[in-house]
Amino acid sequence: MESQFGDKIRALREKQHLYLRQVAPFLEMDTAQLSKIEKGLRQLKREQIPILSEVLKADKDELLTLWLADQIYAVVKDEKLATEAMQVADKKINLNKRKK
Amino acid sequence: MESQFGDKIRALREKQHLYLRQVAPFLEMDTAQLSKIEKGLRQLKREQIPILSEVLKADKDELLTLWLADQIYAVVKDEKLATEAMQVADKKINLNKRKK
DNA sequence: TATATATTTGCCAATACTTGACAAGTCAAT
DNA sequence: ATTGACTTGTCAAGTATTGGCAAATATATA
Repeated sequence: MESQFGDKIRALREKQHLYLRQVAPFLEMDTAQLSKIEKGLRQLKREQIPILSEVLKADKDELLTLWLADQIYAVVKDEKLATEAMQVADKKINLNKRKK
Repeated sequence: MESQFGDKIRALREKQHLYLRQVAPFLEMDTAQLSKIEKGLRQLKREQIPILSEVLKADKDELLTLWLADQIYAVVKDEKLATEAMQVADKKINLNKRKK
């Protein structure tokens, strides 16, 4: 499992019977780039997620969650303290929410 | 709370009655850089954490956890799906652990 | 086998991001 | 007003990431 986001968007694209060549233009990139994104070798830009969700008729929030999870994973993979660090980060997130 | 890591190492440094000028050389940087790190404007390099832990007589794992938490926070702050994304990332971490 | 289409891979220039280094600045104590 | 600690701003240099293209591979089909 290289990239949860990549795996997901590939599955969605195939379910829609779309070729890379049909999806890539919406994201203003070539098939090579999109291929790499699906394989987790490159990152889609955050702001492109809504566009892709539409093309693939997917839930924006679900894709965004997977995309974020990939970013987090890149930071903490191989770290034995990964879980603890996420707990600390989450605590801060929730503190800030309350402040609003 | 700009940076949990920065706040912590500043507190530790002050507890030890050390000046920036006394700590910075161990990290091979000037006081300006260390000042920015303490204020969360720059990142300490991951591999420098053990060095700093020693100088400040701090627990390496605790500092590393805070450092990682800051990195994660940078990714997910302002994201309403932050918590969900961390859960997804954590699940993958634990899967990989089992595979070992 | 040859052709066509889809995807993947490798490369590298272009772009974007981060850091290192220094100078000038503020602040507090004397 | 001087000193020492810390902060801030700037910008060149260093890193990392991306975009774009060409070639390679894979799969299907005549």
